[in-house]
Amino acid sequence: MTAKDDTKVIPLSKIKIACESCSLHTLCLPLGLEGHDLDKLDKIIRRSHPLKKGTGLFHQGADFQSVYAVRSGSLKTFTVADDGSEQITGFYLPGELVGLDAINDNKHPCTARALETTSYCEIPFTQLESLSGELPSLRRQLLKIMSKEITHDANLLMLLGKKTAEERLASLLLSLSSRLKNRGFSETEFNLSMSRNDIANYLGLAVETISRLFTRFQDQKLIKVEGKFVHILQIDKLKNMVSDCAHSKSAHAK
Amino acid sequence: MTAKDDTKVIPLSKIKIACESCSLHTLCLPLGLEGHDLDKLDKIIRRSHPLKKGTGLFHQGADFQSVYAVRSGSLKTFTVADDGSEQITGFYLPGELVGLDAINDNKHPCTARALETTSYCEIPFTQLESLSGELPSLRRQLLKIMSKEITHDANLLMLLGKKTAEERLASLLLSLSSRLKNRGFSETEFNLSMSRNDIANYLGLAVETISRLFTRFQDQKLIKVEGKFVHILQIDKLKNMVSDCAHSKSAHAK
DNA sequence: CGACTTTTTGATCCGATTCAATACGCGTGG
DNA sequence: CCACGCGTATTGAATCGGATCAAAAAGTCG
Repeated sequence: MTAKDDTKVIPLSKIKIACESCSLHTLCLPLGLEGHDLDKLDKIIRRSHPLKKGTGLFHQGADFQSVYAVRSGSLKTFTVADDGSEQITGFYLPGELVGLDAINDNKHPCTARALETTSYCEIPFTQLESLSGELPSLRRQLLKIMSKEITHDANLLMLLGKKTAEERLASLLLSLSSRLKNRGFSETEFNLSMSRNDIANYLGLAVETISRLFTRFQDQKLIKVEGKFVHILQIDKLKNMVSDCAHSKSAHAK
Repeated sequence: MTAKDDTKVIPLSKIKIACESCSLHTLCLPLGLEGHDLDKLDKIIRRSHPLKKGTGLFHQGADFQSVYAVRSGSLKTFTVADDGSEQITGFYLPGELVGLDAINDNKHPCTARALETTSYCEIPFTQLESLSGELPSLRRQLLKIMSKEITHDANLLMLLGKKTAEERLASLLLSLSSRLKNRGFSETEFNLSMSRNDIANYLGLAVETISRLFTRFQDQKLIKVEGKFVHILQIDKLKNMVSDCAHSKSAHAK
């Protein structure tokens, strides 16, 4: 399974094996599909060479052609405002689908860039769309993924709207932790593929604040940090930190 | 067209007229559908009595049955955390679809409540889903709406993550303004159906801050406020306020 | 009209940013 | 192999925006 073998489009016979035997099988689009249906999806999926760190997958404003499933590595998506300021809108881990926000007006509203060497599957959207006409379970899965993205964003809204710096970082760590766990990685030990700057940008905080928080969390023995490597020592305390948002400021909406 | 006439489900003949002649025709789901296809959608749509202010449309945790299109009036959606604190996740105006975020796990992740007397159409999701199998343009429209919601949320993230109180309120006013304009209302004069508290909650600010901002904006002759009524005097200046987020703090990614 | 809620205004306080300076990591070239 | 330089990360001190606390004013409704 060397990535080198993939030139542009993988031969049909190999693709079948790909999706079926892919470890992300139950996380990615194929969920709920089986046998012949899965074959059909396989047929439209393309694999390309892995992206090197810092390489773009698609660019803001580019025409929307495909959605992409991360196979390994990670991506960040961000938008650039007129004044050049950037806002990171998401980090994507293996098994996650990127580019769905482009469906709306057929242009990518953000840029996707590899945070490390990253391999992915490309799924031409037109074909995915018509295939979803045939396959109810694919259709449902697609809607589910989009719905999940909406829910995720809504949570993030809560996060950025109401939470302290401490709660924000704890939330990010926990989010990464649980997503990695789902993907079969350790939930307590992992590498942050993104820089402190990226984290700060994403959470709407200053880099210095992130730095201070990491040392504070470490002093409190909640985590152990060595550069990009994080070891979560007391995951339950982190969780409390997030849920105990004793912000009585809640607008008790009648 | 008195709402009183609708008992539970409108007779078939009347529904047809409803969607076809609805002024929201091009904003709501039917967009892109015509003739026979539109009839098919009509057949599954239900209309009910208008909601009175403060009444719930669906509740957080409730089983997901339908999505809802606002016909007149407005709604807010919010989630309640364990500790009882609330976060408003959105305001919905006529022609907008509510409840899509429930697709993911078949439960509504938030509560929807009327901000004023509000009438709506109910669209049973199972039927919508299977109908979208038949109608490619409906399928596309559905994905588009969801995609738009994702983009919208991403913008909001930017808003809450990076922007000052001033920019946040300006953004909200402009968002309402442009959405109302799309719906044929004035873009410069409208009523805020939500309370200051709701606005504060939504924008992640304190009520007092909202109040001060309204007076400040008024002093600057940007707007004129009389209770819930807002008159935008210099919409271009408001727009500058939002785009000139000269936040050089941007993590220049890469 | 009177009780209650919503909104406004004022004074103080605190968390996070900003500015500034130092330390660390890493790739390049001597 | 180590010295150099540049980007990234950490740490400290000063400042500021918005929250919080407190109280008055304006709506709202039975």
